[in-house]
Amino acid sequence: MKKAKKRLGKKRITLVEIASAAEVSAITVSRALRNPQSVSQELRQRIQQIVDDMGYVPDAAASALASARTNVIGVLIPSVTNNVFADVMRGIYAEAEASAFRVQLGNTRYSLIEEERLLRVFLSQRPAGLIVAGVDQSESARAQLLQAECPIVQIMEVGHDPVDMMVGFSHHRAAFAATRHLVERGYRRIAFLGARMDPRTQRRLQGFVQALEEAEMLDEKLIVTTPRASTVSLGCELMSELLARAPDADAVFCNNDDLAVGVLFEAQRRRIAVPHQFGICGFNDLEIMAVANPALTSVRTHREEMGRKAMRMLIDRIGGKHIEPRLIDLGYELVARESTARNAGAPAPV
Amino acid sequence: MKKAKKRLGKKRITLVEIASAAEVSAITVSRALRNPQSVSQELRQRIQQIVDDMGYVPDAAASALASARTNVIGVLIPSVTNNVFADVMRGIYAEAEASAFRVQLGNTRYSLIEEERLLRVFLSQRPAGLIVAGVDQSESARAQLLQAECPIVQIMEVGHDPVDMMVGFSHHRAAFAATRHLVERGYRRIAFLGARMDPRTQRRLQGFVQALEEAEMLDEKLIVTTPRASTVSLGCELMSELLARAPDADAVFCNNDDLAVGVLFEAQRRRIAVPHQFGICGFNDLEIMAVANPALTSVRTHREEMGRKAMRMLIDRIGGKHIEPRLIDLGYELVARESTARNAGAPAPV
DNA sequence: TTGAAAGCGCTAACAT
DNA sequence: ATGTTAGCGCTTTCAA
Repeated sequence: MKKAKKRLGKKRITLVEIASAAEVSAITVSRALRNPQSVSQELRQRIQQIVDDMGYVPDAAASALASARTNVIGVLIPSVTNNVFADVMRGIYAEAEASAFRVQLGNTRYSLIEEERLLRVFLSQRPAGLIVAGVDQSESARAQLLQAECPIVQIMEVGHDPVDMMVGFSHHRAAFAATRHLVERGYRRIAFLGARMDPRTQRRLQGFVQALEEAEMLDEKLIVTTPRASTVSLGCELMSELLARAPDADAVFCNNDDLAVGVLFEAQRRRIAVPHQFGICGFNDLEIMAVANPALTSVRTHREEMGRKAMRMLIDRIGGKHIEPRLIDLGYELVARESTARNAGAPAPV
Repeated sequence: MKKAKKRLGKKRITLVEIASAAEVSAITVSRALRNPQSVSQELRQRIQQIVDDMGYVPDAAASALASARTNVIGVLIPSVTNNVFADVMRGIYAEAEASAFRVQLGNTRYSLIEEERLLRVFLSQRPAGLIVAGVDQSESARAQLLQAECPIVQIMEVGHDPVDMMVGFSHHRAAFAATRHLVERGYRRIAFLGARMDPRTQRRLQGFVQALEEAEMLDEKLIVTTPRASTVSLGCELMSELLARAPDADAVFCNNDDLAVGVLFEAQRRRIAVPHQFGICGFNDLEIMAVANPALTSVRTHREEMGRKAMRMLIDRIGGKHIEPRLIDLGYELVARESTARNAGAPAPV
């Protein structure tokens, strides 16, 4: 009969057991695994063999505790279902996979409270780095970020005072450009459709408003927003609401592409001719925009690149590099397609 | 002048410092934070106050090491950009957020090697539980899962020998039902469009094949597949390829909804009347299907529910409950819409 | 309800 | 190239 253990819990193989099987000290096994060159060829192979045979799995907690560091990069984004963030995540993962870092994803669900909570959880893990979406953290969250002892990249936007580093673009300017495009194509009763109304959407609305004010075309009646999450079907609904409120609307800038696709479908159902009677411009340029009928105009944003770059900056910085500049503006690109080709190029008739 | 520390590294506040500030022992502070009822009211408040004032953040690694457990649920899925998994993740997060568990996401990118690697990383963290997509792990990955000392849920499919627990549905049967539907609606030259061709897609193809064999309508020429990831624009391409190969095709069962939307767009461009000349059925029933013109038929799958249920089973099991049954079939639902309404109900003419 | 002592499994620092 | 020693910060166990 076995003696009762002082501490219970299923035993798993430890470094010490590997070490005694290999007849070396624990630290040598540790080195052989973490930094194979630091150990002689013969030993390295012998140890690896024993590790495989015994099915040794290192204990990440013990390692983190002893070394006071981890290979975890925390990522805080407001949505896991939104295509925009899915693309950013793809960039982040792409860059992470080539490195020794692991990504830990936190979903704030557009809640500042949840963001604070997750930040606390993440920081308790001594992450190697942090990527957070946006610049609108709560005061307390911002304080936590400023105190954090790891590098941090804010993504999605550009703004004045980065907590540390930043990669994004100006939503205001991008929306301004899209709205100007509609004006230049001869549309006169240009509407805005916005869902969710998170800070980035708000800034796009401001860009829209500024462009139409300058063109002396702004009509508040043409701004339709909802706090609901954007979907294609919501685009249909908002389009219906817009037409009920303002039947003379002749174009729309949608806060994102899902809405734009919904608007197109609704226009088709109502036999409204796009782009001749009605122009549509989306935001983000998801791949569906290029193949819809008619193809939909949008503002292309560099989402995957944003994720990649953020991760790259983090890894470089963790590696000790000096990062300059700390604020990167990835810009945007207006992609004009059939859905706004009413009056291409020519100035609008009065 | 301070004496040099034996171990360097930025100091952060520890439990002991809180304890001495509160003039109690470390274990009391630990208890006050983890299990407030176990400490007197007065002490609890005093300790909480000090914790807040000093900005104490517990060290997750130390806690994990000492207690040999974590609150991490590892989730392994093959894609972070695929809408299907995004919905599953939403379910997982929804259930996790109501609990004390955190989700750690791993992206296998449809690679068995990557899955093995991630499994190793995850297991080194002593996760409280694991959710893995599919039943087609490599032999070595399956061995790792069987040895793991935490509960595990396989999702997305149902199959004979669960590693532990399982929540999913039969892709074979779902595809069979969709194909039968097209047969019943009077289509005779029914094609299959498949992208990615992962194991679940393969099983859908088998369901398709079986249905058409039984109807004596199978023609291999009508099966168009590609290893590329599915997108709307790929749907357009595959549709073009299908029509080049088999101009007499009169319906298509698409491996997923993105392809189906692409097929619709391509049909519109070619002035092919849907559903009269050509029927379209997708898979998953993303929300866009219901609002497209015409509305697209699809097979609804319960993705968010799958995520929720998997997480729920895990949490219950970690909490010591006995879970029965260990295999849950969530089924599917054929949602017939305009895109297959050629000959509703009536048996096919010969 | 509170405390003292003893590790958890690993790695940093300092040898050799 | 390899070993010795001493913790990392917390929680378990046992005791009061």
